[in-house]
Amino acid sequence: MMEKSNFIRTIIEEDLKTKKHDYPVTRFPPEPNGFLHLGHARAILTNYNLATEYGGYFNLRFDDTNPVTEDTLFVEAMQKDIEWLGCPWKNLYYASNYFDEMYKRAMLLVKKGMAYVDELTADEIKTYRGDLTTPGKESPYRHRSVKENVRLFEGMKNGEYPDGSRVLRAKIDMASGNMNMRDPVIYRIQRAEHHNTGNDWCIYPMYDFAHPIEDAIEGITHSLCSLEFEDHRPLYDWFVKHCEMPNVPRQIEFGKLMIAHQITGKRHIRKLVEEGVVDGWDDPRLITLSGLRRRGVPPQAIHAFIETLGLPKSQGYTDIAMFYEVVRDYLSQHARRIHGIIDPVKVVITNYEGDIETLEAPFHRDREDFGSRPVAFGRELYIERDDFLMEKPNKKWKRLSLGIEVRLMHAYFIKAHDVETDDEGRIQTIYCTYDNATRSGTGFNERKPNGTIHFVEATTAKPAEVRLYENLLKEDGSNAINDASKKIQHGFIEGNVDMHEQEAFQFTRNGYFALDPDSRHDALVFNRVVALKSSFKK
RNA sequence: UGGGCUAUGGCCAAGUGGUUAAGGCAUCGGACUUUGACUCCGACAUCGAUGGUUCGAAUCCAUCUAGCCCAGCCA
Repeated sequence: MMEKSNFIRTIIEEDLKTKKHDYPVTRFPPEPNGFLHLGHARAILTNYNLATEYGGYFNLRFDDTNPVTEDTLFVEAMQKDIEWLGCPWKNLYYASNYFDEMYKRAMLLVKKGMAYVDELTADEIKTYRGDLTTPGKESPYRHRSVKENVRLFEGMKNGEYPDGSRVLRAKIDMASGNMNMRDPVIYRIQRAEHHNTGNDWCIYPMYDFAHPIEDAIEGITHSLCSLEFEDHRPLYDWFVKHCEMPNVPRQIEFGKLMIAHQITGKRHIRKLVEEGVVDGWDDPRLITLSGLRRRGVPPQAIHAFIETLGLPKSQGYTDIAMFYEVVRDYLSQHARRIHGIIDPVKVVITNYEGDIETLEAPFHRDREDFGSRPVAFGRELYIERDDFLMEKPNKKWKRLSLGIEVRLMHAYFIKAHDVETDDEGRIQTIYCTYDNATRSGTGFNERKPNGTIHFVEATTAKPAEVRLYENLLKEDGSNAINDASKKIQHGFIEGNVDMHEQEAFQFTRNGYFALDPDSRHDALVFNRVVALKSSFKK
């Protein structure tokens, strides 16, 4: 694939050319407090691709500096998702493994008189900070002696003070126009069990302090993050410099990938999961990576999507339709085609005598290497209910009607002559005749059928539950939950196909479908990954 | 009335002073078709605004306008 240029690529190429670095080292630094979603794919793939394309490497680092929100459940899920995405990391790190080093670096700051222990309450700190247009005031504790600060910071670490009673702050500039520079808190006291370090620590570093140290320790060259951290960059650089880190990483910000009308917020998804509105973090209607995987989206389609979008420094909402189109495009080239009826109605071929016969059908019209499979044909079939109308309504109708002849794909022409309905007038059975001379592959061309439809032979077909999805949120502007977002139907697929787990198939004329983990041998369950495009207008 | 950032067609997005402003999505025509899919043709922008610099500007300068982010002991 031809890589698109982007401003970060330009920076890296420049850094390589000037020998600032021999190769790039990047990282993806999630906090393990939720599931990864499509938006994160941009960050993961960007970091991975940039590093590997230029001969460097990529790390996965869990940014686990806040024990109360983090959980090993998420640590495991994230690893699985990133592996699935196809971005193997060279090293797996935890910010929490650097707690000793971070403490030492913070102490260095204290000793240099560049950090102090503050005893203001959280509310007081907020008040002293000022607001967007008024400068902050210095804390009365700001000018303690280095000696006192050393003792107090040690005391914090040793658990001598209650939670929230003291913090360590960097001494920078209470009047700065950049709020982040108004003596940011860098350590807080928090007695909480950490998923990795247990109860070893009762003080935990804040992101602004921890992140640059982590990057520097790992020798990250280009530290990519999203736009909202732009005004944290001076602080990032301040810590790298004053903590005297030997490696100097460069923070570069890019625009987050946001998808319109999709739920990505951790709290929001958690709530939906808890309330049973969705079937879990991997519900196929969610654009979590787990949800997309379960739905049957191939990771390569996600790569292609991210690549098409590029890497902007602006911020906007991308239409989910663009994603589905890329998925379709990928699947169109890579998915095997089979017949699956998702809303069946029975057809009886009244002039068909004898046993089931077997025809041959290719898996993909343009890909001989995909091979072919045997397709059964016999007296009883299923076709799609909406492929039949009693009367052909107009000349555009390219399907079955009474007295009208259509081609059954890869089989014969059939012509409908009668129907049987139930008490409510709903069609139960369509009676047709077939013409043995029209068998597919014989080159028969004496008549043109009124279109081509697909079918499945009734006695050999396998029943299948199909789950059809629409957007989870209504797109009418209300953003309310769409109650019709999951629709379950019962249909049939042809009986002679071997399937691999998670392989997406095209059910001819219906869209792409993949086996759901709920499937069992005798009870197949498919998710519709995405429908086919249709220009059909009645 | 602080600081940071962004503005290119309905959406995403290339472009970093020099022919008719890439490409994708969407939309609208049309061709083809044993998937109303795919594929293929065709249509679809004076680059937020206004001034300036220049032989020449989406690209440089100025001013203005709009939008986003920042006042967690979250990340």
